[in-house]
Amino acid sequence: MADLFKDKIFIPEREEFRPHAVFECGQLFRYERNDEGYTIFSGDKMAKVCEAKGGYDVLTSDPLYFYNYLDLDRDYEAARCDFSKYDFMVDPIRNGKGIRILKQQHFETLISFIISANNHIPRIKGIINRLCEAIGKDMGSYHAFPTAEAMASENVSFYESIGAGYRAPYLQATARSVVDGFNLEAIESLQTEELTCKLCSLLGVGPKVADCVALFSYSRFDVFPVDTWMKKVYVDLFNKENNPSAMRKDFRALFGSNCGLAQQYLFYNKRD
DNA sequence: GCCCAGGCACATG
DNA sequence: CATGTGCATGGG
Repeated sequence: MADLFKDKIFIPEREEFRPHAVFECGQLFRYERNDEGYTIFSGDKMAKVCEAKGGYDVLTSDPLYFYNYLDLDRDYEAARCDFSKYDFMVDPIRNGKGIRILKQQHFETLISFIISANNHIPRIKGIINRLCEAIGKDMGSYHAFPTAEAMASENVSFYESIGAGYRAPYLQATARSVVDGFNLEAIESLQTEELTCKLCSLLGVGPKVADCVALFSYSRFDVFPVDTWMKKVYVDLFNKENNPSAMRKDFRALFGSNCGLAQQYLFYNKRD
């Protein structure tokens, strides 16, 4: 188990935790890689993750927040269930060892994955960075992710100006919905199916984006986000094409209630 | 230049 | 319910 201190967390080597696998597996878009390790941002908070003797240090003014954020309480070996009974999972699990599913803030995750639709990861990062720089609170050395209020008060042309393209109206409308009472905290109590269904009522949120938000922000491991990469995996596996909902169903049947974690190993492995 | 990206909204059978 | 189409942008 990781150790909590006043200004840092120490994660011993025996824990399944590998910065590259956690931060560069497509769940997080606000991070920087540098000589010391990674600097990561969540909401208005920041942490530095660097190698230390016998493990990793997470340097931050809010260790409790990042202990939860990094999902350090979960036993990932147990969470993997019996995935390795499938030959095609052996390599993805080995390559992806050290992956953890982050508990990101709801609004930030929602907006980030609306931006992610039909987009490249480097571009997604760029749009989100410009968004934060423009209207996120100045925290000194960085900018916070903007609040729903700040986003709702911008017009569509602002979102076009930061490169959001045709997603510009979705961002404006969804921020507006949140300000007008779509309660991202209250839906925490919903069952996964109802949760994703509710999220899909927001403009710019379809099944895939809803699954990503459910997985990366609400810790719902029983979803399986189907993107272009999972389509490739599906074709390799079943030797046929299919529609996204059928693929989601088939993958769910393969992996069971923690299928979202299996998806992350496959995604990380496919994209590496 | 071309292809494509962690898809979605919307229109039509 | 299912399938088809347009979509802004820029990294590789």
